[in-house]
Amino acid sequence: MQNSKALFSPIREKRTFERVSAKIKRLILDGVLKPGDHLPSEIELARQFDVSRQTLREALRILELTGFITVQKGGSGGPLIQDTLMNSISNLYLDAFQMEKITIEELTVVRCDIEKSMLNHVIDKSVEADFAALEANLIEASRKIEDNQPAIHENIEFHNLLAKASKNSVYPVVVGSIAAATRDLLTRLIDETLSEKGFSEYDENMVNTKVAVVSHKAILAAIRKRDKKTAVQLLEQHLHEVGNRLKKLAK
Amino acid sequence: MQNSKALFSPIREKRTFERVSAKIKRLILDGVLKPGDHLPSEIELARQFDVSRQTLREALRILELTGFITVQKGGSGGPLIQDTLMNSISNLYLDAFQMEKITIEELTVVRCDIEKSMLNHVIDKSVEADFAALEANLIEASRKIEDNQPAIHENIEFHNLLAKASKNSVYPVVVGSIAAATRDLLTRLIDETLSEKGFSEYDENMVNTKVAVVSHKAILAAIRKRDKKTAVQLLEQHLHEVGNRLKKLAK
DNA sequence: TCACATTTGTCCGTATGTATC
DNA sequence: AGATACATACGGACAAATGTG
Repeated sequence: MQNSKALFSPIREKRTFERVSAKIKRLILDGVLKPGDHLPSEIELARQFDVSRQTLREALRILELTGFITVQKGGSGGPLIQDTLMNSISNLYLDAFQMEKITIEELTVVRCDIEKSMLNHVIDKSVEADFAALEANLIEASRKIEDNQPAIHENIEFHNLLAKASKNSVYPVVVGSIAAATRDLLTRLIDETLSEKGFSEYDENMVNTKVAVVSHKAILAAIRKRDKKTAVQLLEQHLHEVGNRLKKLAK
Repeated sequence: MQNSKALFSPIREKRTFERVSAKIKRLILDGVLKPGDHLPSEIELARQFDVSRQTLREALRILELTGFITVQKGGSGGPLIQDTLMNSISNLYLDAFQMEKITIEELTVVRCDIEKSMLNHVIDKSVEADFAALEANLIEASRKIEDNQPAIHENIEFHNLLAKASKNSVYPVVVGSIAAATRDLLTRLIDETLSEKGFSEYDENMVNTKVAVVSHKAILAAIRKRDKKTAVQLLEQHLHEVGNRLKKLAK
């Protein structure tokens, strides 16, 4: 199926906007155009490629969604080369998860599996700077709790920081996507049930937030000691707690 | 960051084509529009959303690139809803690879980690029907090899079937996308080296295909025996071979 | 086989809102 | 505050491709 296309291929003449976007993309990949550079305006680009504005705009949409450029309007605005490609992958994962109608249980299981594997790399590869970042995250989370605010964002960020500490650029994408999908699914469920249960849930959320931070602290301590067995065990326990909490919220 | 946007938000009014594409996307995600369905024509859609055709086309470009739809010209053509986003994710991985945001090694490591975890679920949850599907895949692959054709598609499909056998719908998405990325990477690298070095490489590729099928057979046998240790070990070895082959082709 | 209707692909001109200087 | 530069959006038009009768 695919290989027949790969072997003979060019049967289908590509559309103009595809050729334009491919051309610009190649300039970026070859390093001729670098992140931070401004592209000429739409009008100027259309003129140089000798295509209409509409065609050029469709090419820009492709580059924008793929994560190669962003577009700013207004004076001295225009297409700006930027590298948000890894974010684009995460967004697509989010769509793909939503498309498969997956459950929170399934997400939790896979998340637990993957983060456990990742943690092994973290313990092998992490350096002092990673510890510092994780430490700062925990301090910020504690501060928020002192102020009686749920540190939801910080708690998610902790896992993203772990992913970065694995020194493997694929892990942040995969782990981040699953975390985002979990959060997305959860907020949707909460929106549905909030009108019924009201704010009685609020205190419970604060308790859960605190528990999570305590777990995170213990995990970081184990990582610092390069104690794989304990770290993995703590992480597994932590993620199962999170999973159970989510399940309770879901119904 | 995110929560500030969630709390106050609407500062930046989204562009029209973004709202249109989001609307259609939601209809697909909610199951109102299903894979295989035809969307109305551009003109009709533009009329219903009360936007210009240019705006609508930009929305369609987004949906097309994201993998939600394909577009066909001509009579009884139009936007057609698709059922998988795998190829889109795979394409982004390829871009990330070309941008040197990720390496072959990193992708291989993560794939290996994830598929190993997945395999544990497969051994716990797989039933006779899964074995039959895997068996059929191996037979088809062998047949192609008999015909002196590389069974690249079948070899990737083996991993997708494994993912399905885990009975967790998250795994097919994650594993499928990474497997598709390695497949595309592989075919591209083969195409490149083939044009340079000629047909001497062809035989080597056939050998590698055969080796992969042999590995798959061994893995399936271990799964049938519910022998986790052997199965995981074989899978790890197999995926490392694939990774090494990619690395060799890359340089 | 051939003509026809449908639909995408592409172009042009124009108007409007918005950010920058 | 005003002028400029830019993306955004609209409408109309024709060409090219493709399935159908």
